Order: sequence, then structure tokens, then C-alpha cells
Amino acid sequence: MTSSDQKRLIAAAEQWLEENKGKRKPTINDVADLAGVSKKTVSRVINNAPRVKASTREQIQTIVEAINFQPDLQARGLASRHSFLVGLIYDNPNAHYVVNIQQGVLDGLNGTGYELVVHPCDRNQPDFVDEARRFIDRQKLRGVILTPSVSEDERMASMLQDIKCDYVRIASVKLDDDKHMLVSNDRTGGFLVAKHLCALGHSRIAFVAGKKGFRSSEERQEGFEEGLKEFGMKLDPKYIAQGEYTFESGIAAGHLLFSIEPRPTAIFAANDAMAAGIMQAMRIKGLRAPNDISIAGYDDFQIALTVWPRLTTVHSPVASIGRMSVEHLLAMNQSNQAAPVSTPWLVERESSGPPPE
Amino acid sequence: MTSSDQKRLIAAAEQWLEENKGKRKPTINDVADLAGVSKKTVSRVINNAPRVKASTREQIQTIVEAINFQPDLQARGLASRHSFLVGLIYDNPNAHYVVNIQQGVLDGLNGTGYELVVHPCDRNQPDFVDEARRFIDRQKLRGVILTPSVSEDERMASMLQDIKCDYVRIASVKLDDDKHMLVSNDRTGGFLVAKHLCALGHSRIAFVAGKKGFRSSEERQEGFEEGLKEFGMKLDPKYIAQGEYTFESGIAAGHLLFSIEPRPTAIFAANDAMAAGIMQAMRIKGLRAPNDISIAGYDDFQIALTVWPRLTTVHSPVASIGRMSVEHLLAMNQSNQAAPVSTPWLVERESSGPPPE
DNA sequence: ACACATCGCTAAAACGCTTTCGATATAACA
DNA sequence: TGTTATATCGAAAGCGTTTTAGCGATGTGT
Repeated sequence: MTSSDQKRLIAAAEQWLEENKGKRKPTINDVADLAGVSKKTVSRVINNAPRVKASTREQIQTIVEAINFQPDLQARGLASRHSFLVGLIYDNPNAHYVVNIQQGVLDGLNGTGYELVVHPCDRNQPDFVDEARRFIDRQKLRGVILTPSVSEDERMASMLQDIKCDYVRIASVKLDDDKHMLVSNDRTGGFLVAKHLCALGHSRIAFVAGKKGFRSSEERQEGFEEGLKEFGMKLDPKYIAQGEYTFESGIAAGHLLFSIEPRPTAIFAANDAMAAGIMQAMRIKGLRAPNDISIAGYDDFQIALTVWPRLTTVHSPVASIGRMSVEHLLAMNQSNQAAPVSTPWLVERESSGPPPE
Repeated sequence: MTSSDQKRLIAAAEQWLEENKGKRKPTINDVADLAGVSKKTVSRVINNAPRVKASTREQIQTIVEAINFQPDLQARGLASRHSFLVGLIYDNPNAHYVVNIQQGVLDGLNGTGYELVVHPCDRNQPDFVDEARRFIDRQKLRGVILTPSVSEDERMASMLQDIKCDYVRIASVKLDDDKHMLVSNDRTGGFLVAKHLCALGHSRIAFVAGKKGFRSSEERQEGFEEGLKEFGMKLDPKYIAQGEYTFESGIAAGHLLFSIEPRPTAIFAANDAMAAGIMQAMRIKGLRAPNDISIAGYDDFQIALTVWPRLTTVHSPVASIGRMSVEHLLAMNQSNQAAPVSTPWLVERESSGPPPE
């Protein structure tokens, strides 16, 4: 394209703008007319489709920018049978988890032209899968991201397969094909905690499990047991308490564990909220961390910093998991990549220390 | 409609289902054909428009249900120039606030056919209003909900007026027409705290302000001062510390206030996170709540229950505010209602008590 | 009895894109 | 030179709704 062509096109575009100032938004027809090509060719350009001569493409792009043409998403969707929306389906009760994962997903979506529509669900309701299905095909979502624990639900996954909706499951272990998974590898996190507590010299170590049926809790526990094993130790069943991933269940688990003889010298709770609950229970009993009992949690959410002493915990990069999950989702049909895996790390703070004499 | 008509229609619908089983979804054309009417009449029925004979309406509804016709949102949007999406625009850094308001908004949207698309924004970026504008008219949102502090931004509001997008601003004070406001009345919350602390017998009371430029903090403070006034007291400027609404800024404010002579016997922080920070600072100084200093916060988020002693605070019904805001938004063009107002209440816990001798 | 609304409905034209199906021009090849 | 690929582009037909324009039948007031 010569520069005089360029000038001529821009002049035409300016004139168009003058004539239609505020009256109506530019459509693909306007672009086609101004560029002297057919709609189809413009369509090819805005969709980055091949089979357009470089110079033609350039001309069209000049016009598009000059009159600030934005394709209408509804029209596009109607013709191509899909929307420019991605869904986030979650049932996690933890506010920090939801906000962080959501932020990560939004970051990943940024600049792609897709927007995020959120959809909490309740696995206790018998029709939650059907409800999700209606949601998805009402809005013809481009794809969905599933977070734990709904990501662990096979009924949900097979429904998505049925309706041919792209999806990525964020979970602590690989439950599906590579293309549909993002693994957070909680086993490693549990392992790190065991190593940390063992290295400090603890031998009577307790574990507080999260909500039953949550895979993350099982993974954290198994990783933990592996770590203990490496130090020639094993998790004594009497030192295992069942929690619910809530602060209150942490308090209850704490009281339960304190009454066992001999008392454990360290407790690993499957998340921070329960760890904070245990620390609350310790205060009531007059026990102090880490002097009497060391405490470790999992998540590294705000609560880990607001308790006293601050909590030793496993940091899981939740926001970055969210971002990776969208990237994986949107690249799904272009390349055959392996499932991304995120690796957590240990954050040592004041709640853990050597065992008492 | 006679019952034989009904049967005939249902039989025809069943046959249609048989013929197109899984092949394609029913469209408005199918309904029109089966019911023996024009598309427009079906359109009137599904939009609850007038000028349709009751019996005709009934027949069409019979067919709609029989073949489970769901109007295509993209096509509807294309023709009617708006989508079935509502936006939530937020810039609040507090995870609990975001999740709760979001949950409330989703509750309000439930059953309306609208879905929620979330859009965080950053008021520090110079083009955040333009960015929001592009987002809104790209997706042709039905309306948006604005939460503090972006709800307090007049540039955002006037942009929404310009593009004729319905919106509701959630804020602690009325900043706009009734139709565009939902007021959370933080002044009352501040007032209640003052009354509570005064009634306990405190006379040296400090206040920790939230982030500068946040209207909520100002309202809480003013309500607080009104309450003090009612007890014949006033807020001594030396007892006012500037915070940032964060836990860390609470720690800093605490240390600052502790060093003042005479030390205040009670501190009201403009939110829970800062109150928790102050309690952290007290622990470091060897001070105890409420024996040495009473503490009160604002929000009643989870952190108020996980600190020790548990925090006396003001409960603001955030989720219900979210729900009300959507209802207000969707009813905006039908009736002329007053701006809904939510009233907070005091929750007394162990962090506040009588002043020391 | 007449003009004039109102009601109930229809046919056709948008809405702004993508898809389908070809057409033409150019390059490559024998 | 003729033949075949390949690259580039266009016309027309959808996609599934709502809007527009208007028609006949029925009621309403004078």
C-alpha cells in the first residue's frame, strides 16, 4: 500500500466520521464500503483469518482504526454460534480463594476480548449440573473454568463433554485429560510441611483434615505422610482429626487433639482457617504457639498474617493458577499442551518452632 | 382453548420433537409454525407484551413448553440492541466485601434471566473510565452495579449517563438521583459505636480513619462524632489517626495512639482489618483488650471472629445490599422508587468493655 | 349511520455479522 | 502453450430474534 493510498483511505474515513457523527456506530458494511472490498474480506481481517493479501489487510486495518470499528459481539455470536464469554463455576466457600482465582482468571482474559461471567453453584442441590448446563448454553459460553470442589465432580465434567463445551478443571490432582486439567499439586505442599516440622525435631505430629470428600485435603494429607516417611516417621491415626475447612471446626479439632496423651507437639491443619481455629483453642487452654505446640496451615491467605503468632503455611499461587487456567482454556483447540502444574511453597513464620523439652 | 385443541397442539409438538431429536434446537419459527401463528405473535407472548388474545397466548405457551423453546439470547440481543448481562464494577481491595456483594448480586439476578459479568477496575489508571465504557458497550450491558469506592467517582457516573447505561451506585451516602443510588448509611454505624463506647463509660476515645478519599470512612467518622456529641463529648483531634483500611496500617495506627498521653481507653477503627491490626499492636506492647483498651471495628467480616478477643463491630448487610441493588437496577425503568437504604447494626463482642480504673 | 380508535394479528424488513459456495487471477508445472 | 494448483476475493444465504408498517375486524361515540 502506497502512502498516497493510505492518505486517501484516511480522508474517506474522516469524511464518513463527519457524516455519521454520533448518529450510528460503524458496521462491517461501512468498513467494506470505505475499503472497497466485500464484507467477507473485512471479516477475514478482523478474525485474523488467512487468505488475504497483505496489502489488502493493511488497507482494511487502516479503515478499521480510522473509524474505530468494533465488531458487534451479538451479531458475531449469532452467526458463529458462540459468545465471547468465559464462565467461572465455583462452590468454594472461602472468600479469599474465590477472589484470588477470579482475579487471576480476569488477568488471563485481559486483552483477549473475552469477558468473565461468574456462576456459583451448590453441589448439594440435585439439579446443579442441569442448572449449569442451562446457564452455559443459554449464554453459549466459549468455555468454563471449574474450581475445587466442583471441579472434582465427574457428573459436571461429563455434562460438559456432552454439550461440547471447552473446560478446564482446577484440582489438586490430575482427574482428566491434559487439555482439561490444571493441577495445583497439593501433595507437594503437604510434603514440605512434614519436612519442615520433622527438621525442627517434632515427633508427635497431628493432622487436621479438611472437609470430607475434598480431594485437596486428601492430597495434602498424603503428601504430608510421604514427608514423614522420609524421616522414618508415620502419622499416628490417633493424631488425625476431622475438620470442615472452617475456623470453628479448627477450634473443635484443637480441643480434641489437646486432650490426647501424650499431647502432640505440632499440628498441621489442612488450611489456614482451621489452623487459626486451633490457635484460638490454644489460647483458651492457655497453650502457646510455638512454645507448647507448633502450628502449620495451608493457603497463605490473609488470616495467616492476622493471627498471632503469624502462621507458618504453604503458599499456593492461586491468582497465577487462575491466569494459567484461562490460557490453557483458550489455547485448547490450537495446540496440544500438557496440563499446567502449579507448585506451592512453604512460608515459615512464627507459629512453628522446635518442640518443648 | 378447548382441551381437544390442547391435545392436538401437544401431539404436533411431540411429533416435531421426534423429527428433530437432537438435530437442532427449536426456534421461534418452529413455535410459530406449530401454533399456526406468525413469529411476531410468538415474540409478543415470550416478551409478555400486550395485544394478544388470551386463548392465542395460551396455545403458544403450550407449544413453547412442549418443545422446550428457549429464545436465543444473541439473536434477541442483536435485534433489540441489548444483552442479558449485568456488570459488577468494583475496585474494593477487601476480598470479603467483593465476595459478599457479588453473592448478593447473584442472588438478586437469580431467576431474572440475566447473568453477571464482573469487571474490576483501577482508579489510578487514567483511562479506567474509558476502559469501562468500552467494556459496557462491547457487551451492550443491560446495566451495571458500582461498589465503593468506584461508585463515588463522578467521572464514571457521568460516562454512564452519556452512554445511557442503567446503573446503581452503592455508597455510604446519597450522591445521585434516587434511581441510581443504594445507600448503606455508614453514618448510623459510626453513631452506634459511639453510643456503645460512651455507655460503657469511656471518655478518651480514639478514631482510626480509613483510606483517604473513601467516603465510607468520612461517614463513619461523622456518625461517630455525632454519637459522641449526644453524650456531651467530642473527638479530640490528637486521638485521630490516619489509616489505609489495611491490617498493616492498623498496626501502625495502634502504635501511634498508644504513645499518646493520656492513652485512649477505647479505639474505633473504620474497619475490621485495621481493628485487628490495632489488636496485634496491643499484643506486641503487652496491652490487652478490653482490659487496657476497648476496640471496635466496622464490617463484621470473618476477621472479626478470628481475632482474640473477638471484635465488637458494626455489621453491614453486604449481601443483602447486593441483592437490593440489582432489584433497584432492574426495576429502574418501570417505577420511580426511592433509593433503598440499608441500615447497619452493632454486634457486641469481647473486644469492648468498661474502661480501666 | 358514520367516522374513528382499538384490538389482534401478519408479512417483510432489519439487526450485523459468519458461512457457504464459487469466481477470478496469478503462479507453477509439464 | 496449455493445464492445474493456489491465493485472493465476493455474492448471497443464513443465524434467530425484534421492529416497522399495516390490515381487517370489532367496538365507541355522536
